[in-house]
Amino acid sequence: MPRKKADQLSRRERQIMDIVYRCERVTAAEVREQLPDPPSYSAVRALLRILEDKGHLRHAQDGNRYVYEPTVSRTRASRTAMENVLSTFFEGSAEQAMAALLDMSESELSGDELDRLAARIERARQEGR
Amino acid sequence: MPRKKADQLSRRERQIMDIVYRCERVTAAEVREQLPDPPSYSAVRALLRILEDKGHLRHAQDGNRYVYEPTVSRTRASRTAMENVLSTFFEGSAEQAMAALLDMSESELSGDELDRLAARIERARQEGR
DNA sequence: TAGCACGTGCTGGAAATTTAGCAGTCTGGT
DNA sequence: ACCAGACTGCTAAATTTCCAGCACGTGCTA
Repeated sequence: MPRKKADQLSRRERQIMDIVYRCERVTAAEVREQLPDPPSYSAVRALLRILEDKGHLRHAQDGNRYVYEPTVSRTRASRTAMENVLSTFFEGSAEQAMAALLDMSESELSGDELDRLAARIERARQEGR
Repeated sequence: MPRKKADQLSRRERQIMDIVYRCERVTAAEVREQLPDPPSYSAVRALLRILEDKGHLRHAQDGNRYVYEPTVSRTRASRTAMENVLSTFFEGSAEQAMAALLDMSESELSGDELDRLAARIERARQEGR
């Protein structure tokens, strides 16, 4: 049982994890810059230490400062996040979610992107036969 | 002042909002049932009252009890949630998100669903010409 | 009417969170 | 050598979140 139930992230902790996933590797200063309504520098560092204790982050020494990274891969975390959205808003249905994505970003998707998506769907059809 | 920046939901508040969106209309008892590690009944009601104060919920009297609903439509909220996931994990790209969705649920998507998605994409192509 | 079940509002305070400040280390410049 | 700046760890305390309990109202039924 590697992890039990320390998955309960507080608000600030979640904000920080989001930033870390967005940037992949960050210093305390960078985190602070991106935090809404940012607290003091040392407050940010305290939070980072807590997140490391809980096992969500690890740090590497870069010169004389720490650079933080998530311990769980971005891919895995994105999957979890996506599943949450699916279960909360789309009855767990990937199809509904994709339809919503198409709707909300129709104007932004280029022809190329649509082509690639169509190809992926076709491939999924083949494989799932 | 309709909205300020009371959008900072605490952990419990967020858990409750997720449940409300999943169910669309709920009583305090139903919320409690679905909360992980559920607190006392009156605690749940207290939280619901706070969420109503903050403007995220409203209630209607149904017989002698309250039934709570979100003030922001599910569609609108899902859009916001999806945008957050996009910006955190997919560089804001809907295409990347859809590709991930396809990957993670390939085995669950039926041929029919894939057909419908392909049709939607085709339609988007036409309209976006 | 009295007792019970189920609902609500409100409140004090425990528990968790978030924060700032202090102390120490290292580096580079004067 | 000494100071300034940037970094770290640690910790006490302010603030927020969270909760249980109490007071009260309503409807039902024995």
